[in-house]
Amino acid sequence: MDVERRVRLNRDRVLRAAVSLADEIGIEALSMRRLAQELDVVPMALYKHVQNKEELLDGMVEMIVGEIDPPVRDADWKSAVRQRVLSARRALQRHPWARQVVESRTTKTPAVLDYMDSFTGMFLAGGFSVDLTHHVMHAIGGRMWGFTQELFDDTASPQAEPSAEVPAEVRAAMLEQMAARYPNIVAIATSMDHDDDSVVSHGCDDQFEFEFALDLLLDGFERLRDQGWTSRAARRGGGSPAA
Amino acid sequence: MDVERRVRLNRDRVLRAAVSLADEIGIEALSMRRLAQELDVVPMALYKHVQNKEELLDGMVEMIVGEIDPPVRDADWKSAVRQRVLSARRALQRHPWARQVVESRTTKTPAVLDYMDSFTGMFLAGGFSVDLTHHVMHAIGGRMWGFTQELFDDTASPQAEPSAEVPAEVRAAMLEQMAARYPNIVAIATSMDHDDDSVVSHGCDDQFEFEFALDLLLDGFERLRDQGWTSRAARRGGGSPAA
DNA sequence: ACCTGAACACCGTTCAAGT
DNA sequence: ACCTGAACACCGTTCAAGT
Repeated sequence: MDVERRVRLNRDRVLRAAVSLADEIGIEALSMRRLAQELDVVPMALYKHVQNKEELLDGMVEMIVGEIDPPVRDADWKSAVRQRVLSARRALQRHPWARQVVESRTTKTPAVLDYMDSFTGMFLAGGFSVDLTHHVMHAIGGRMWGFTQELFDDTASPQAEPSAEVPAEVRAAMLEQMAARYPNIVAIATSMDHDDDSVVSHGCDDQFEFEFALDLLLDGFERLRDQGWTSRAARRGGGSPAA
Repeated sequence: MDVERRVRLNRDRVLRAAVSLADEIGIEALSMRRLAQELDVVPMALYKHVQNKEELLDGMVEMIVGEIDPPVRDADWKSAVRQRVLSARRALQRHPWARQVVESRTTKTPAVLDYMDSFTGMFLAGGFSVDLTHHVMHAIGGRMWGFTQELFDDTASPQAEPSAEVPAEVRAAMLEQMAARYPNIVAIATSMDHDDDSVVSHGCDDQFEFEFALDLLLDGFERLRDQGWTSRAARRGGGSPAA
């Protein structure tokens, strides 16, 4: 009966299984018990390799951070930062739950600190003062992980299920009602593809939106650096950073 | 025995109680059962006024959104947006759990849509094209709710408990070790107050950081508007929005 | 050193019943 | 119309025990 001797559990196997199980069944369905079951092991066996569920989640984040490319060599700061952020974005996008989990983590593990430190270093190497780098890091915030704060969450199940049953005329009536109550939202939501060949609309190009905001920030950072911005002067002057 | 007849429950009372209970005990400790207990009622009594816990959370968000001031009248778009965002920030900051809950909501309730619609309207009224407004709304993202993506979460309990027991020399050694491994993080973290009179450091001025990023974006938006930016041209041109 | 089993103190939510 | 009670199918985690 001992023939099919189970492979020994270890931290790496646990984390790897957790990541792919979360990919499969979603993060809210990932429980210690469900994960144990997946590994053909009793729930408490996991606790030898991970102190508790929090540490499991921390470990899952470390796995993902490990997928982010190191900074490219011999590039100016701007394209180095840009490429790194886009690499982080690619890594995080492979796992639909990653964003939520990264944001929920309060303790920073070494792998995360490594990433942040080297990210910070790209600005310092690019001629940014320590002071400006500090504020720039705050401003870029979650974008260093490759995500924007979503306005409407496209990943989750939409408010109402897609067409399917709803007849076209009902949908039109719904849109009209929406447009009456929320004219501005409807205007920008349907703005896309208006002057384009595609007609179906409702496809926000997430990647475009992400790069739009990222480049806006990077350009702003550059301008401040070139102006010799300091927080001291900004505080004295009050108002806008670029003022 | 019926003398102290309980006040009738209603949706508003449930939501109000949920908000202040979350303020007290934290959002992760807020359960339907705990809330029921607070209202001197059996858990299932809540389900007459709220379909399930998700709807309870949606309702809590609506409560908070109700605290945001309407747009100021007779102001240019920039200061109108700015003041509104800062008002949202004040409202959300009254409830430590608000940020997390707002971000987790996937269905938008009417109150939330109202806020987003009127927020969008401030840009349109300010002479922004529908196209640019669309991207601008994405770029401002969570900042319309008054929060930045935090780098280090100051609200949660810090990694190690504050000094308390740790002797000064140990703390110094720890900092040295940190500085050896994460030189850039330590540099920007200790940059503050260097040329200032306060000495204790470690006080990031959250409000300053928030306004720094906000103004950077608002200035960027203005520049694009004045340039007659269109996403069409940007896509054709590739790269940076301000290019 | 690693895994197990039973138990504890919780969850959200159903269903059928009470007033 | 509103509230109750008991039950179901889950959680994360403890403790003491097994190999």
